[in-house]
Amino acid sequence: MSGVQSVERAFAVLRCLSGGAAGVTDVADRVSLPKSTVSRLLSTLEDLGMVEQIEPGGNYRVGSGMTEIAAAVLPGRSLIEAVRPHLHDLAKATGEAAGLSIADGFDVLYLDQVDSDNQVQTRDWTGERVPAHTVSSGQVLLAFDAIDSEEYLAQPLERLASHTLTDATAIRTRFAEIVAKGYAWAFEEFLDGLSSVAAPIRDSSNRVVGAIHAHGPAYRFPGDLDADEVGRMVAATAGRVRI
Amino acid sequence: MSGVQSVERAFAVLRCLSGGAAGVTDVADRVSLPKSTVSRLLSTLEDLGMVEQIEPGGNYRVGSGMTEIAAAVLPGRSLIEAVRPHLHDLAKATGEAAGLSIADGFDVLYLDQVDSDNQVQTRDWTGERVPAHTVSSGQVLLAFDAIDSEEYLAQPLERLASHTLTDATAIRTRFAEIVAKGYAWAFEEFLDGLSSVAAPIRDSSNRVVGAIHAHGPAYRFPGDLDADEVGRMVAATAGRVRI
DNA sequence: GTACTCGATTCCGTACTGCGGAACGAGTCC
DNA sequence: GGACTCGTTCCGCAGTACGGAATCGAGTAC
Repeated sequence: MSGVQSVERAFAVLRCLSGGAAGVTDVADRVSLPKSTVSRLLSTLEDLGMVEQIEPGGNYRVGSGMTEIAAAVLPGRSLIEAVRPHLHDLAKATGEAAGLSIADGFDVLYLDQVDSDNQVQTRDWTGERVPAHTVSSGQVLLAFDAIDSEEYLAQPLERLASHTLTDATAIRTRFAEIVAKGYAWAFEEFLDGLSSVAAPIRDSSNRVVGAIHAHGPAYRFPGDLDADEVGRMVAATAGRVRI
Repeated sequence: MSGVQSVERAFAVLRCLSGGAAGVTDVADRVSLPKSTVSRLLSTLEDLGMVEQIEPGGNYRVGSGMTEIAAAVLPGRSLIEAVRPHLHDLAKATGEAAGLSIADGFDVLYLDQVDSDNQVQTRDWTGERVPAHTVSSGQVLLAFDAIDSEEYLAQPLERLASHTLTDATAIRTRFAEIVAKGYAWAFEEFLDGLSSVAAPIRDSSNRVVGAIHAHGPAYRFPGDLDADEVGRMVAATAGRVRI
């Protein structure tokens, strides 16, 4: 590597701890460094608040200093705050649950969900990660480059439901359509019996930072509604989001 | 400093960027280091995904690598995930909105909210911070030591609504009662016309990590319901949470 | 169109920072 | 009581990180 070795090592240690608390010897084994090196790095990270020792002479874990810095980019809190009223609007307009998600590697991570007034509900996916190609939000994030689509399509794609698209060429064609229309529909591609429609959310630099979607049981969503009209509604709601 | 200089400098740069995107010269000025040093550190941080350059040759900002590591300690996601079904139960049982919050310094931070089926709704406080003494969740967090109550009561207390308690002695008496009963009611103490009841959520070490509450307009909540019975219901729901 | 300014990047000689093996202390186990 | 493990500390040394200087590119002013 051509970077600053100590900084690279410090982050190797931090990444190790992000998987769970561990001791010096344990971390040293996992990052293939001598214990004294790891101990010195941990001591520095502890002084900076980036790690904390759970008890003297024992295990270390990631500290609040990391969250303080990460808060600058955390899409979670402020994004959820900004978007939630729009999810309420969307749930009311469609009569189905509405949700917010962001890219998380090659997955879509569900950050928030507002339920509809409907008595028959789908489950709440907040906190879940799903492969991007299987849901409308993921397709939106791929089509609008919030997830690198070529890199994504280079891997084998998993079929999760009866209508999951797994052919890269067909998916690319679909992406062009999604970009043109400004929204994506997924009909029983993630789960049999579930449909969803999503549109991208942009920040003040016009960068796509997430997607909102509405989802419901396939038998009633979109049901009698015109799919394109619903899609435009979701895109319009997404367009009203200000971050 | 006795730590690893390069690591200390790298985090000085990161802290600088957590206040907003900046260029090499700007960061160098703020952290009092030569531009070549800052440039090299930024290059390493960029390789690690901890910062990203907004455009080539331009400003840097904190990258998603930080959030990946910080996710290990964020109380938000997994807690929200674990608690949300219980909020649904609580909203259904009380007919009012239910929410989840944690301590954030001397404030209560609302992490999640599930609305009721009621046509007349209160607003959604997700993402908001409020002074602990003014809401039932905060009183619970103070009474059960998730917030240091003596430290808290040493400061002047703000009156936000007509019934906000601001006398430290009266508040201490109330804490004893909250501990004994296992829940707290707040009647128009945060906002006139709003009542809420909260109970503590504990982790597997029996430590209080947050609170759940139900809240509604004072004219109908608790309304005809017995306040103590509702309180016990909230405490029971909180007791069913497993983290 | 040219000159100037400014910011980011690259280069390179050097010194001092970070390294890692060894030793030590504390705790645990048999 | 001895063996083992883990975290911490020490210290001689080598090579990594440093920072000043130079370079390059973009933007602006005249």
